[in-house]
This record gives sequence, C-alpha cells and structure tokens, in this order.
Amino acid sequence: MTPSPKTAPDASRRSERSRRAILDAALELVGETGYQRLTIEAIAARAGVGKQTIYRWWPSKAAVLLDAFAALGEEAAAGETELPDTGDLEADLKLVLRTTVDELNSPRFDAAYRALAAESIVNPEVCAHFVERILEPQLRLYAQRLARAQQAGHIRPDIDPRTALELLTGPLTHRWLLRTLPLTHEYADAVVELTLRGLAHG
Amino acid sequence: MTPSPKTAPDASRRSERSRRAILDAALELVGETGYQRLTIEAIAARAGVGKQTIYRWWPSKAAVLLDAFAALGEEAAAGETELPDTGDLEADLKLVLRTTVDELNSPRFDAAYRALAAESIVNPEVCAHFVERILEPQLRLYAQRLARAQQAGHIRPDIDPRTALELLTGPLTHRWLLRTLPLTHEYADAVVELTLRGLAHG
DNA sequence: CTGAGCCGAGACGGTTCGTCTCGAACGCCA
DNA sequence: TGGCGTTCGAGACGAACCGTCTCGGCTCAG
Repeated sequence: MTPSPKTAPDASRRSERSRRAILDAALELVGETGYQRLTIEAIAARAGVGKQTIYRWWPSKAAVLLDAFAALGEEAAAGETELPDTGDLEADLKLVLRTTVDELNSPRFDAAYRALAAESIVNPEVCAHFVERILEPQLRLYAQRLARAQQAGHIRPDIDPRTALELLTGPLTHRWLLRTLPLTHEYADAVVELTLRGLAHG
Repeated sequence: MTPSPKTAPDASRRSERSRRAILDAALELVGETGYQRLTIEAIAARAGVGKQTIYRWWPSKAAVLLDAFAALGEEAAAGETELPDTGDLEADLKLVLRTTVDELNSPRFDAAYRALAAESIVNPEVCAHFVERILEPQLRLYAQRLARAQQAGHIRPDIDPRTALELLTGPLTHRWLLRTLPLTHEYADAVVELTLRGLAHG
C-alpha cells in the first residue's frame, strides 16, 4: 500500500533547478512584501514555475518558507557542529548570544524567521516542523555546552539544562519578537551575566 | 482641516450594540476556527452586522481582535492595579507567574492572544498597538513590584528592572508560543527561583 | 521507441477582499 | 414635533488569490 492517499510524486525525477528557484523566490518575496502578502502565485511567477510544481511538493507557503530557511541556515552554519568551549562559560555564552543577536538583526534572516515564528504560533503543525527542523538543532548545541559546564562544576548539578537554556534564549526572542526595546550586544551580555549568577555554583 | 484624509465617522452616533456584537463575534470565531480562517465577512455575519460597519471603525481584523481582547482583559483585571506585596518577593512572583501560566493555558485567552502575538511579529503597526495596549500595562505592574523589591534591598541596585522583568516573562512566553514543553506551575516556580538567585542581593 | 511522470503555463470555480449603493432606523437641532 | 444628516443591515460588485485541473513539451527508464 502507498503511504499517501493520493499517489506520491516520484522524488527521483524532481527538478532541482525548479526547487532552488522556488526557495530563492520565496525568500526574496517575503523580504520584499512581507509574509502576509506572500502568495503561492507570486512565488511561482518569480521562480518561473507552474503553480502545480509548488503544490506538488509543498502543502503550504509556510512549508516552502521552512525549507527555504532551513537551506539558508545550513549554508550559514555549515560545519559548526559545536559551540565554543574555552572553559570560560560566561565568555562563551556571550559570544554565542551576540552572534544570535546579529542574526536576528540581519535583514536576510529577519523576515523569514519572523514569518515562520508567526505561523508557528497559530499553526501547531508548522510549529512542530519548525521546532524540529530549525530550533532544536540550535538549542541542542546550547544544551550540550551547558551539560559540559555542569560536569565541570560551573553550573549547579540540580538544574535542568533545558530550563537553563530557555532562561538564556527566552528573553532574547521575547525582545526581538515584540520589539519592546532594541536588541543589542549589551543586552545579550546582561542576560548572560544575570542568568549565570543564578545558575553558577556557589 | 479634518485630521483624517477621508472624513472621519462621527463616533458619538456609533451603535454600542453593534460594537459589542462585533467584538464578541470576533472572539468566538477566533476560538472556533483559528486566526487564519477568521474573516471579516464571518465576523459581520455572526454579529448580524453589515461589513461596512466593521470597515468603518477598524482597519483590519487584527485591530478588531485587539479591541476585543483588550475588553476581555479589562473585565478580568478590573481593579487589579497592583501586584501582591507580602514582603516575600519569591513567593509573590511565583503566585503571579502561576496566574499568568493559567491564563496562557486557558482556552478563553489562548486563541486570541496567540493571534495577536502572531500578527504582531510580522506587522510592526499592530505590534506597537499590542504592546502599548495589552502588554505594557501588565509589565508595568511587574516593573513596579521589582522596583519596590529593589528599594527594600531584595534585588541588587545596579539591575535594570526592565531587564529583570524580561528574564522572568521571556522564558514563559517562549515555551508557550513555541510549545516546546508543557507550561506548568512547576516551570513558573523554577524560572522564579533560578532567576532570583541571580538577581537577589548577596 | 514508447510511455509514464514531471515540467511551465494558465483556465477554472470558489472564497474573501475592500468599496460602493440601497432603503430603513436613529438622534440631534430647530 | 418634524426634518435632516449619518449610521445601520444587507448585499452587489470587481479584483486578488486560492487549490485543482488540463494541456503540450520534455526527459528518462525500460
């Protein structure tokens, strides 16, 4: 029996050229017109592609954007499989959070990331994919680094690394998403210092 | 000269009955069908109102929902102009954050709050109104309570209350929005404990 | 060489948009 | 009290986009 209700398309005959053109067009358009006005029709026109080619491979515009953003992230983070570990946890975390701040402030990431976050908030299915595909791989790096710090005695042993992690990233995303105040390196540093003083041993 | 380009409608002749019906219908529908499928047409039909009556008074469905949610919040928080202050900062914060957790988990608030957050992320104008109208009043209460704790010497004097505040609420909203893990009282307690240990004097 | 399947292109009916036009109901002001 | 301007409910209207479909053209497997 076939897994899909409608016979699934043959992925081996898929046009890589069209796939890339669609992902690129989606990223361009979401930056130009915003997520609300982003339409499948416009993506198809910009990519020089039939609409059916999009509907054949993706269930929604959010799914297209998710793939596009994932490809973007994989290019940027090619090879970076670990967070820095100089032994100085505070300095390492500041470095990484500053990088995150720069990414969130970069126009190239901003529009697509916002679109996916917004869609995830009101759409549990997209949310699950977004978390699994984009968020989890990033957070896992943090969690590993925190676990190592815990083994080294720099963080109290009774603390759940996931909770510690959210204490660091939560305030950043909160300020970024709701634009309450500008997102700066100084803020990233302050979050690390204040949070660590609660997590640090002794 | 009139302030608006198109002559503004006369607010004194506005139908209060229609206004309430529209706000109620918007809240109902966003709970039933979700924000994506919420349409002005459906709101008008449910409220027994002409579409023009909505377009005359609101610029978008997000604006309608914002008013509806604000009215909902004002009912719920009628009179609550201050956070509890028993002198025990940790206990007070746990109590309040637990209440916030309950609200976020309550179906009555969830759908509308998510819709407004999602819209705010991709729409700076709605975001500004959302922050000013909904978020700021809540956060101001926290900020006041933290400032008093600071005066009482329970929080280090060099800490910006806004930053301290985001350390508390950021992790909660993060987990709520992205559904990474369930949002519980235990989590609220953990956030307060871990955060305070960084903020507490000595 | 032949056929199945993806491709670009775009027609199609359905839905919602935001505007506009009715006659009816309402409330301010004479 | 009567008149008049404005909002009201209702719905028609063209435009935009939806998701499905049909059509030739092209590519690859057998």
